[in-house]
Amino acid sequence: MISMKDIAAICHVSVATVSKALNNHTDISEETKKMIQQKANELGYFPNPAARALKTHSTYNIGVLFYDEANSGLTHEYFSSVLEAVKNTAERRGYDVTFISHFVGGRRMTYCEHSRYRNVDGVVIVCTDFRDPEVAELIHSDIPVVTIDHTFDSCSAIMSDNVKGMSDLVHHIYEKGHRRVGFIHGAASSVTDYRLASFYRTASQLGLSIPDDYVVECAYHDTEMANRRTRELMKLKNPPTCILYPDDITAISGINELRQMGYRVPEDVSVVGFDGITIGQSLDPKLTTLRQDAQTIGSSAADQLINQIEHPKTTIKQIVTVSGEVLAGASLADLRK
Amino acid sequence: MISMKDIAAICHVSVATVSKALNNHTDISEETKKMIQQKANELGYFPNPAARALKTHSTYNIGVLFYDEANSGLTHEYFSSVLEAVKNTAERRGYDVTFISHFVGGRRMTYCEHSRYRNVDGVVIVCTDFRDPEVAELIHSDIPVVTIDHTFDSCSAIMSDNVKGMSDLVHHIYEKGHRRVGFIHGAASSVTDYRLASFYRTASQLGLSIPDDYVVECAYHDTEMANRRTRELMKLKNPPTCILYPDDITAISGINELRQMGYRVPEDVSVVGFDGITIGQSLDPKLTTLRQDAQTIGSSAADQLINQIEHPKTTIKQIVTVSGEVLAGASLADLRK
DNA sequence: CTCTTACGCTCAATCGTTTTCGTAATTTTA
DNA sequence: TAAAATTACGAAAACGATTGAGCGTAAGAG
Repeated sequence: MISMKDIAAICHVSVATVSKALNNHTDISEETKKMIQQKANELGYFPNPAARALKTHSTYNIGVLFYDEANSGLTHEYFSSVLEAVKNTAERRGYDVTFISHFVGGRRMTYCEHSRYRNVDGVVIVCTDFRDPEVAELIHSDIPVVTIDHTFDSCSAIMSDNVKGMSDLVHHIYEKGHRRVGFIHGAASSVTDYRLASFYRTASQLGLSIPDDYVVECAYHDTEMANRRTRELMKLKNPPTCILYPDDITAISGINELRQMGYRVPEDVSVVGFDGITIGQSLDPKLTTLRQDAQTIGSSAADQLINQIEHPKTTIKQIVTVSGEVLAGASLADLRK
Repeated sequence: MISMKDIAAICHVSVATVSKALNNHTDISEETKKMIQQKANELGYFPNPAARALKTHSTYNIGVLFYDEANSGLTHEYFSSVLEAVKNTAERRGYDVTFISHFVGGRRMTYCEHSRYRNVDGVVIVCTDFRDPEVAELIHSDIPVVTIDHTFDSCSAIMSDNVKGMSDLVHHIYEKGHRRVGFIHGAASSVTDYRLASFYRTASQLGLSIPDDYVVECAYHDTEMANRRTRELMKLKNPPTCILYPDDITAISGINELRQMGYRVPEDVSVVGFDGITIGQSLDPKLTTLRQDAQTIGSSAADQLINQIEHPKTTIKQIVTVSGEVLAGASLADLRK
């Protein structure tokens, strides 16, 4: 590896001058700068990140908090797509991506300690339990943080527009002629809150009445629980003609559960998911769902974080919402015919 | 952050003594060691990774090569499960995980350069184009490398046992009474080679004759191409009674394509996948497939790599194969009835 | 009683950068 | 023309850890 010392020797200047030239300080003449920068390029010089971190506490490294008790966060297509986009955008802007965890060197650390330990320049919180006090500690620290799908008042957030998404879905369902719509919603979280509120508000705007027992809870991606909830809904004296699921995985599972109960989908019951995973569009019937724009969400998060890192003064913290898109599939019957 | 200097001051010894005590050197008395180690623990001391890397070129950081032209590697459940397992095991053993990429600081780097730049202690190659000369450069370097699902003669590899897996599948299919078995196999790669060879060998052992036009190629996860291949196979004068797909995604897509062509699955045609993704087991009919043990594969890879890092002399490079398991689902008809 | 050996610790250099301060050389100002 | 200000660069001290050399002290050998 070639170091500043090498460049200094070749250019007959001191190491200090090389450093200043490469960092574009004002007290180096233009021609010296040019000459040093060119030589550095020729030699394929890269600053040693360890040495730089030691002095400046900045590494071109961003942390990703991606933690799921079930240890399956990464296998959820939505989250992994977000991560993929974060990674690609960060790389494009010259940052590496490191996972933030609880353990290092065999000892437990808080997320915040880990972030400081590795000197990451910032953290994207992609998937975690947002009630975890360690998450609070992290977002209240001086480390730049961007959260995805959850808002804290102290940091930027990129949100999938769950309110508009749910509203669009309910409008779509309504337009297809459905008046009895059940909603198996996800477990308590801010995303769930947004969707639930939007569901009720949109229903009310459309004049849909939603019986209390039409709305039940189910953990995200928990197909067994979703299947139980499906049975419960269909056992009501006046069951819904359409069931909204917390995500596509449970929706697909729901379709099969309904079929095993003897219902035809969508002739007898319609099914609507949320997320827009790819496999849902290769199924028969194609799943009606809301495709969340994971690509945009992930890359906006990375961009926002890096902007905050590079321009801490001028970058304003903000909440960005990213719209999804209704994917109309045959799993939703058109009752108007 | 508390440093060795702090500990040295508190313990009334020199920084050098602290360093040696914590690194368990022999020229420090047991009681001094105990005292320093205890104090360090109390104070929650962690060595500064930047300073350590600067001196020793070792970071407790392992790189993950995860690159896919289609930029969708992370969203493949098999690969993301492997990554998840690598990450969890690495964390448990005190290592952090950083993605290795092509770019850093706006300039292009080879994988090898990037690995040296970040001083990663080793690299797990999870998903990449193994013909890429940059990958060759990396595995021939002095950086410890473990590959997954591809063998180079110069480094350790963890392989899903594609040979046994395919053999088990074909036996299973044969036992169900199928004699005309088509195989839509994945694009050229060592994994594909293993599966193809095993497919032919097992068929031959069982006395199955495989017409040339029963075996066609299709890119992994490419549902459109898989659908075309499905149509082609079924247009043969004597179409197969069972089609093996390169993976579960294309298999599920194949089921729906077959249905749209008017076939019933499995009554008219049986479908068999490969991978064992979760959604395949919530479908109707349940997908018959080979579940690859991504969890074991990922954690073995991390363990093997870390062993090589920590005990370069005594750890032998090896090829580990991890067995999968046939998941018998209703997508495969029992023709013996 | 001197010489060696072992022990236990400190000194000081080092890794590659960054940054403050100092200082010559040059230019501007009075 | 002397004083002041500006320009362009270098010396050196950090940042936090590692490590070989060195050095007293005490014990055992001759």
